[in-house]
Amino acid sequence: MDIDATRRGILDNDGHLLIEGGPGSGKTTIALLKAAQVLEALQPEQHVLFLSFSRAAVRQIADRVTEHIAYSVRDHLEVRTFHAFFLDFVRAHGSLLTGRPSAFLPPDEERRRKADHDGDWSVEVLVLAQQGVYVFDQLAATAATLFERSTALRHLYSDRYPLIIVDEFQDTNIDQWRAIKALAEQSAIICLADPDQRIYEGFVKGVDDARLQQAVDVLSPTRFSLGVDNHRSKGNGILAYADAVLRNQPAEVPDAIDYLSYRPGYKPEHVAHWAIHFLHDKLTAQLGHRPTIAVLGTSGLFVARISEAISTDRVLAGKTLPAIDHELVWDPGLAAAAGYVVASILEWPALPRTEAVTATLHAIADFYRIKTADKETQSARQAIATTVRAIEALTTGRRPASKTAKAMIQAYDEEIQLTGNPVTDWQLARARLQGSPQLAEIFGKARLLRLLHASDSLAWGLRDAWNGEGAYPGAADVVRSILAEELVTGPAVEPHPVTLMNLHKSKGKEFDGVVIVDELHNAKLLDTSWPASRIIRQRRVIRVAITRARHRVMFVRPKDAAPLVHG
DNA sequence: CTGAGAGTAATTTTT
DNA sequence: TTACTCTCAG
Repeated sequence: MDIDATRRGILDNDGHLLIEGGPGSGKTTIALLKAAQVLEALQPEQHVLFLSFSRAAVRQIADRVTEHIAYSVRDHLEVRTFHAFFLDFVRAHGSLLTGRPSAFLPPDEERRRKADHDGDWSVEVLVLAQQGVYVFDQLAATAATLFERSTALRHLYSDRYPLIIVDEFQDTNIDQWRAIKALAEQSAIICLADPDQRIYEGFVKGVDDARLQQAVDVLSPTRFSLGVDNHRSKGNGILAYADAVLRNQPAEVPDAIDYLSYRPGYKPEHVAHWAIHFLHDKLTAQLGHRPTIAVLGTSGLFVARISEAISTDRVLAGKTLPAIDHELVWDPGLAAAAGYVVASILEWPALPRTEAVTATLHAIADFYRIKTADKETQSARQAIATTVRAIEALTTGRRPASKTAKAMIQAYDEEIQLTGNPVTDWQLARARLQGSPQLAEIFGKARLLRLLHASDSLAWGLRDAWNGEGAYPGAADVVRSILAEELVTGPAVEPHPVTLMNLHKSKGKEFDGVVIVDELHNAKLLDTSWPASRIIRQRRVIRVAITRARHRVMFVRPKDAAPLVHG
């Protein structure tokens, strides 16, 4: 990279810095160069801290460290998520606030407790924190409070981290900002930001469109703008088009962007199946190697539907589309809960009827607890209550009234012949989930597990649990601990050539090609009847999605979808 | 209390 | 298209 006047300024300036720049403008690169420079002058016990939001982002930054940071000082650059940093910090120092050791309540456990809690959960969270038990959302707040109250901690950490780089600064929440502000007394802070990539403001608590201005007011940073430089999709017009979409300005559609509109009667997920093949072939020809492709839709539900559709061969308009091997980035909460239900069925042959069915019903109730904790609905509440009543009936020797419970009893009585092959046994057990709308729903969610990278480790775990006599005793616990482990360590390191996710999750990632799929009912890309504020926010999201692509973008939209650019 | 049927609304996050 | 709420019969 050329070191121009702006970048020279960044390297020559030692105070707080605010570096603004659009997608692919090289914010990370110049930040790493700055880190390299600072690292050379550090004391042996000092480190540079680079904070970002997601593990995926941390991985991408870490991948580029080798390019820019000398081997001898690499150990002194800590690239971490906010959450990991705050978790370690609260574990180490939380007792200063409560007088007792800190404990972390993992998200799945939090969801279950929240569903069973009468009253305001946000109040309960604070009560727990006073006892030294922290839920996920409390980590940053607690860390910020510790930094604000303890001069000693501030000095200790600023001594250790004389330079702190904050990625995606525009999306920091109030607590992350409080912590940064406290450390800024003695550490130099570098904020990397693109105001046009604010996509969480307004619906994520504590994220505020005033954040950049606050940083300017409080830190008085030297400001740099990397402007219109673009190293990701050089010369193909993708960024210019994305900016036109952002501002709703007229624009030529560049060659790098294909537009496919489908007529009523076609399902978007089927057209998407075709589009992925099309883009794959085009990119392969253009690049001369196997490309990476992201398939993006507005909602997780919609993307899951696409995932199902492309998992099987399909004949569309007389042509055969082969199934596409892919990865689905999916919030594992509900899918995992559905997996525990399946696992409980794997235990059946070793258990008497009441015990077996009761355990499965408990797993079903937990599924709806997790569901309602994510999004409070009457029907999920109803399902919990009905299931709990069925469990009571069973344990007191009465006949349960719920269709779900009756179906499970019948399935148990039909007996299940397990073979010892975890993969087929899993499918056998899963196939028992039918006979009521609830079971059908759980079956659908359990199907997603196959695509979560868990299948391999799940199979290994289940193989150990097999008792050689037709059952997997303890399967539920095995599955639970394996999926919990996956949740903490994250998805497989190796990125899949075809990855499906919602638009928001694509932020901070980069692919050769991007397919953006729109549909009419469930998850519209843009709707002119929305309030202006939502349209503006959505345009930012679409811009983020488009600019993930290095080489090609393909839109798949209904024929009468709202145009993305004016005129 | 449970579940079928009709009518209506529809998104998005970090570990 | 799908998921949710509401209403009402059994």
